[in-house]
Amino acid sequence: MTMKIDPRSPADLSAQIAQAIRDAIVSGRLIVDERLPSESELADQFQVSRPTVREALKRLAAQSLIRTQRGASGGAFVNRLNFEDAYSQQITTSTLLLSMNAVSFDTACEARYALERACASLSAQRRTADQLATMRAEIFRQAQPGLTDEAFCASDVAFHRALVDGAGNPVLSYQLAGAVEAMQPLMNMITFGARSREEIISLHTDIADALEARDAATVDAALIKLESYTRQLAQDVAEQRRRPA
Amino acid sequence: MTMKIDPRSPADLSAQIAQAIRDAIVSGRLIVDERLPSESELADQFQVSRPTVREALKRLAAQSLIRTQRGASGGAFVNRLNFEDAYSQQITTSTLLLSMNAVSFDTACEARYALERACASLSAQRRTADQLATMRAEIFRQAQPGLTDEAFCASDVAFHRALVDGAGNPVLSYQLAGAVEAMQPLMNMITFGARSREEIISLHTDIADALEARDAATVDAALIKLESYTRQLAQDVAEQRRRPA
DNA sequence: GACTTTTAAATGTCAGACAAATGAAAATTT
DNA sequence: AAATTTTCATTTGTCTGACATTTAAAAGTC
Repeated sequence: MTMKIDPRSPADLSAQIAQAIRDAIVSGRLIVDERLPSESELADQFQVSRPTVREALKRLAAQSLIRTQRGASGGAFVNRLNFEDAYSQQITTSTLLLSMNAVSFDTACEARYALERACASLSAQRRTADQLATMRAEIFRQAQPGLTDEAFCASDVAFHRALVDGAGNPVLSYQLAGAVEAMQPLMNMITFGARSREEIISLHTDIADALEARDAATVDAALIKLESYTRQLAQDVAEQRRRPA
Repeated sequence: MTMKIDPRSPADLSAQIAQAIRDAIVSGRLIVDERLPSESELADQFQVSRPTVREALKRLAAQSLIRTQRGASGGAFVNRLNFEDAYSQQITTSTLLLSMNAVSFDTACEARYALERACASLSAQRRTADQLATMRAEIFRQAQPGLTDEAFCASDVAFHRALVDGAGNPVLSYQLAGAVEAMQPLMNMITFGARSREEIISLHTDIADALEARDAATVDAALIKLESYTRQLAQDVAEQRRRPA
């Protein structure tokens, strides 16, 4: 592993070193579980001090590209990026992206349901009995009186998560996790009254029934209804805020 | 901003500090463009040394959560996460996720086209003349003889990117960027002969024509054909490798 | 041979220093 | 007085050297 950095570049040395190692990982020159040279060795190779190397390694650790282990046979190892780590990173990124860029509820909602509908027909073909049971259980929870809005939303996420997982495609699940979970803060702005909860639960039941019957078209129709109902609810909230009682 | 960390925790101090600040940003206690205390002040607050604080800040910088500036009125500032930064992060993550976890071509391909089809009907409604022109231009490029496989793939990505952007929903574009671009290394394994290029270009033309006519159903049908054709090509490559000529 | 102790190697953390950039204040010149 | 230059304090970037902690392997002991 012989990589060069430019000490005259305006960029931080640690950023350059991190990029050099990142490139090596992405391109496959460094493979999973391979051990990087020790911090001292890297410092020698890049002609920088150990703290600078450490800052570079922390950058990579923040992206789950490497993991470190202390001790005699320790060091920094190329990390196998698993779906779980990728999920949580994507959720953080998506959440911030939505909250910091004033993405409208409609835009986020449209994206979410467009993606979810993409999974629905696959889910109708492949959903397991377990996944269907999860959805039924979440519907049951949603019907409990005294549920807080947050808990209702969380259950909603779990329901839709099971729907997406039903497609049996981990790449789809990964992509969708970000979209669905990142919307939760936006969804939490909505107050779900008893009447609207009833309506949502009814549509969820339609979806579960259609999935049980492996009827993709009906799932799709229910999702469309759910989307427009959700957007309607958000609009009502926005209007109430504009002219309060 | 008073945050606490646990010096007895097994986790690195810099990781704990990074998480504390990350939480403050995600929860909104630190807002965009707000300046963090200086490294020395943070070191005092968290009762750690400056190098440790710096490692924490580099972790956050790697996620584009903060930016730093040198000089008298410099410091670390909460960064407004923009779509571009989020794109590139997601592409890195998705690419590694696919390459490191032996995701099959079929799985990735299915995910990609499912998501893309989700955009297609919106794109048929909303695509601009510019986006249509981009697609036509990429089709023209794809028809050039002497184009390398890599260049053909890159043009393919640009074509599909324009299709996705046609939906006019930045959240969708962001989500799809990862899925489409991450597949490029996998797609590059395929050798595109003259005959298969012709077929793909023909389907691309069908898609562009249908988008021009704002005919969502025909776009969807062409995408389905394109997916099955792409998977067929990959299967042929795999078979040729199994029993070479 | 099984167990304990020692040791070496690696990361984690700290302290203090200097370099470089940068904006603001002060001094100087016009 | 206005404009320019100089000085200066602040902050991040980098370096050196040291010590603490963890860990696995080697050495020693029963």
